[in-house]
Amino acid sequence: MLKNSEFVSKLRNSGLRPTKQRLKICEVLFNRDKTFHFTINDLAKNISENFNEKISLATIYNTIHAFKDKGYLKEITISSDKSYFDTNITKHHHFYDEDTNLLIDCNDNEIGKVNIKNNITGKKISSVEVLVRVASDTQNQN
Amino acid sequence: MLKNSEFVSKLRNSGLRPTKQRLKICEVLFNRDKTFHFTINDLAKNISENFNEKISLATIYNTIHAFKDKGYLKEITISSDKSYFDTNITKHHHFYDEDTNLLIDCNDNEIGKVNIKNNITGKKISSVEVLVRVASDTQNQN
DNA sequence: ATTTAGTTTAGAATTATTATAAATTAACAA
DNA sequence: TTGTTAATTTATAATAATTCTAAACTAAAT
Repeated sequence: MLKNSEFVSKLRNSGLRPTKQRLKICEVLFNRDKTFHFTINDLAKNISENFNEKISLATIYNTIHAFKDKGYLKEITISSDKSYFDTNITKHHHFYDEDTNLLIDCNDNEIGKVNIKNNITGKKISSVEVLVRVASDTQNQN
Repeated sequence: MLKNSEFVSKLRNSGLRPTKQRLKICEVLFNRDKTFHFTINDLAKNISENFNEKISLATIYNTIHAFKDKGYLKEITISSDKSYFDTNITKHHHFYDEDTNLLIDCNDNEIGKVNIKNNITGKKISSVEVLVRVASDTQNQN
């Protein structure tokens, strides 16, 4: 549960003015007990259905991208046509359920630390992400 | 270096007839010493520039997707707007160089085995993929 | 050879995302 | 406050990537 002033600083830190629309987006994203995963489409639908406001897609894209660039959101891309954002910005990995198309956060009880023995010379690691795809036993496996 | 008959069986196994266009695609993809990464665009350009043939995008998409579904190609998705295919279909992980936008295969000397301690109940693991993003030290990190 | 069903193709349709430009609004200085 | 400036919102247009369509073509099987 974050307060309005916290939304304002998230926006300011991302180089954005706190407008009515952006504060509404913050409320939907960050005014929760638990983090969650969403697509741009989910978010747009959520706002237009649950609040009787319509924020234009351009505004949604621009706000989400600024948050992503600033690190207030993480993007998890499953395939060229499925991309999710995660409000959990701590280092963690994911299960992806191919039956339900749902992402599930992992913690250290589920996936041990990834051991990177050698990195590319002259480069710094900016992130390490593991994606474990799962499906029901009866499903076709690749 | 694969022979024509091997391309034919790859195609047949993928439920596709071996046509002139598809065999050309096979040649470009599989008639090599080393595996490689490509985008659909790369592939289309490659074919139209290096051979003076033009295979329609529809055919390229259809063939690549059939190969992917059958497991003759792997897809590695970097972000919603960058997706690569890999002709290396063995289990392996990737570095992604954010400076050059290049994917680099990892082997076990670089990334140790990922330890999955607990899986989702009732589900089977279909793949485990690690993506390590790297960038030059001076680069902006998220 | 003939037939049948799968394939190729250009171009249309669709989808996701980004750009545009006019109307609106936040910020700030007077 | 109020007025000015610059950022923002918005609907819509533009772009890009992918999929669909239907007519012409081709492989496979009589």
